[in-house]
Amino acid sequence: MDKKDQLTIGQIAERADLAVSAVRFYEDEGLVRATRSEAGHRTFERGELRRITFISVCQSLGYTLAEIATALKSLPAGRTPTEKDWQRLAVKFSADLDQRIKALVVLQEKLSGCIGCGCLSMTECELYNSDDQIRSQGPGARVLKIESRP
Amino acid sequence: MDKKDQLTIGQIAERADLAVSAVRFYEDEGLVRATRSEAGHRTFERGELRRITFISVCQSLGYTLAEIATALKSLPAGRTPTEKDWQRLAVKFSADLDQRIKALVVLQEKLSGCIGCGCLSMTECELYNSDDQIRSQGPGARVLKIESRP
DNA sequence: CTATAACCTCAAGTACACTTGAGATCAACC
DNA sequence: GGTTGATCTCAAGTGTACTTGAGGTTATAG
Repeated sequence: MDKKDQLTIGQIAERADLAVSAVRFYEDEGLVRATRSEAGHRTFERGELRRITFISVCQSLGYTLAEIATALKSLPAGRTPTEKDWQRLAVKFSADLDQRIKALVVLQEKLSGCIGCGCLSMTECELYNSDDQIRSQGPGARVLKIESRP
Repeated sequence: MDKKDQLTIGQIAERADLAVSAVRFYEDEGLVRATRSEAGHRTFERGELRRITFISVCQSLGYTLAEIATALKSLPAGRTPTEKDWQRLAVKFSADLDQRIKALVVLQEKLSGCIGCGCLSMTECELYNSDDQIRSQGPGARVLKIESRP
């Protein structure tokens, strides 16, 4: 592979720190695109690396591949995405990150509060409470669940 | 079940907003403990709710059951954990949360920076860059990965 | 030109976290 | 006391995200 902007699956995998089989899997699932050489070998445009990086990042944040696929669908199908296209995606992504961070901070503050006040008591602590004050809002420890998913 | 501090699996499941089958699974995996009635029905001490809440919370933060099991092993095996026992766990947990929040904030700042400056360029943007500056630190988009796991 | 590394397909296997189903027993209410 | 709902065990099935293996082709370095 001599063309500077065409990468083999091995090169893509190494750059993205993924297994070759994972890259094949992503292609099967439509998350990345590859053209084929005459011999049938996958050739990736350099720009696909950005998609793959995006996939990895999102995964480490807890998104499923289905969710990531949906997000990636906002990118244009026919052409290589422009900076603007990626920016649009980044804005959404950033907003979601913001939400997640806020949820974690709330959780952290509650937990710190509990440690500070030494409560952690089953009947009083808001964090570990599964008792009736909270149950009256419905079952489960709602306060703790991060429910925002894009 | 008349004893106030003994719960059936159905009651536990409802309180924790989990399926009964999930609670059974957690017992099989040693994450929660139950005694048995004469008839063989599980009976849970009320305090087990706290363990189950802990499990749910940790899961929503992306911990695996194995990791959670390890954390729960720091609780005393023979007796019902005291407030102090839970506090010790909470301190560790809080520290880990702190780490995660920091990692997300760094990511968010980078992303905001990218959006602000309009770069997101393959050769310059630190966030989406999988190019040689970053590759020289090793393969993969290291900057983005949240690598802290307890 | 040949050896080895990289690539190909397709089917099957794996790990995690559960759920579902069958077949049976137990508890609660009228 | 009978029916309905909750519980039991144990085996098998599900979805997600891949990996592994078999059997074969292509690319590259010496």
